[in-house]
Amino acid sequence: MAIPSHNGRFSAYIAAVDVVLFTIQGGTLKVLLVKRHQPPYRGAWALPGGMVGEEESVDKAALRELQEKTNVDHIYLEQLYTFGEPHRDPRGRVITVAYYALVNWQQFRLTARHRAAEANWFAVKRLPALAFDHARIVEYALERLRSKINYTTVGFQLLPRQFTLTELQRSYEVILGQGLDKRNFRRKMLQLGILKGTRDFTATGRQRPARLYTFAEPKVVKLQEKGIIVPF
Amino acid sequence: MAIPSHNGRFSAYIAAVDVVLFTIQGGTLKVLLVKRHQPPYRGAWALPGGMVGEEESVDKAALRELQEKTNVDHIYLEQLYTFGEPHRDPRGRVITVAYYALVNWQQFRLTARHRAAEANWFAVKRLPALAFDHARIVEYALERLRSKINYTTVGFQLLPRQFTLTELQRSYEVILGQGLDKRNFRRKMLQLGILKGTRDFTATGRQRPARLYTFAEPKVVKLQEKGIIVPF
DNA sequence: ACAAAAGTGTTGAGAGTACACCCATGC
DNA sequence: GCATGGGTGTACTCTCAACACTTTTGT
Repeated sequence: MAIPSHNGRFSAYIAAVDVVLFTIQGGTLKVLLVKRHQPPYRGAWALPGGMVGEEESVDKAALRELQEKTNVDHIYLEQLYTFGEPHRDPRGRVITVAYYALVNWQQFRLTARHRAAEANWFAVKRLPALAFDHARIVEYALERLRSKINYTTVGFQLLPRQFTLTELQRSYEVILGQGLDKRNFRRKMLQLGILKGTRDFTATGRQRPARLYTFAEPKVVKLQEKGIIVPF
Repeated sequence: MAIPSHNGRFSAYIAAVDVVLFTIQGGTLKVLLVKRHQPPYRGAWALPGGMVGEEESVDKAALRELQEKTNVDHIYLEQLYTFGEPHRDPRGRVITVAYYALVNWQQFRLTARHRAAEANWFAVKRLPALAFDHARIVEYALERLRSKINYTTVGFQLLPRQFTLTELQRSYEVILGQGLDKRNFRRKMLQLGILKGTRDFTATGRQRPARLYTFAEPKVVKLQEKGIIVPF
């Protein structure tokens, strides 16, 4: 970057961000997509995203995009990969930095502005045709999520502040796409020392009430994960 | 990226790549730096890099940068992170995609063009002051390398085609910054099934000759690692 | 009493870790 | 014969995986 390009010709790029926003709803892993109203790919579904502003960092731009679309308190946001094929956008020379993020479905509400823009959740297993190279980006995000859930605590971001161990297990199962042994799962989670049992229980349904847990030690998490957890 | 920016103002960026090129020489982990001849940071050391050309992908640009500076057959190259703080380059609005790469010292020769440009290897423990945010980029690359060496085979890229187990162990020790137990290391490496013992031995020095190994199953590697291994 | 989910322990296999001595070669 | 690095095995601990029954609640 120090030196002008190899052949003296370098070009201006538009820098953009795209966000793969995951949630779990009804036992299914979903991503948020918005409908495009302008060409190219008019009418197609695309990842939420936008241009990076003049005076903002790329990370900030990704956060702003999320803020515009959600009203969630904390969001786990992590840079995923940068896509810069020369013709990935037919308008030319758009380089996009992809992020992925996780939100808890109950806390999540689309902002009014965004409901108008036709945003919708889609099951990752049944995505519509996507604009640009967005299908590839989603695939990449999913891969990263599946790998990171094994050695970090990203999975917790999908749950409300208080949750049962079974709910936690369901998130893991949905993301990994396979069932897990209840006893092994609980033992492992508990001995990680990052869960704090509360005295509360689920409102009695027609079964035995389940103990509610919270996620302890946010400090550890901040350190462990390279992502950006920001209160806005 | 689908939609013009939030406030209708978006700006053109220069897209650049920077490469953190590692090698091991004399038992020390080193990175390649080039001296800057133009402002800003004139006279300072910086990571090799350059602008992304009009008709090339970002990945290609990183490869090209490496090609210009080295004459190595295969290079392990992996995208690291994208840095886009608004004022990271005083000239303004330069977004850089950082990569890291590993080369084997013996195969490596600086190209003539690059010797002229004053490129030099520096021990990662004793870096000079670096231009821009390059110190941070190196730090980040080092962190990634240390973490990836534990579950991938990146370490092999630092060695010649044939190598002894002790040489392999030394690479790991240098990268991790700690000694490893010889017996455990050898057992683990051999039972991974990715090493193939040859019938050759090191030229007899003044000790017992050591068996030479090669790295088998390039297919496995391709799959395991998300990086780009390209013959040029 | 029954349906439905919560909760709980043990065993065996494999991986990681700690640890010390003999071997082949050149001089 | 000695200096130098090459090469080898065992015992302990810990983690992971497999596996089934009892408890609490509402109806």
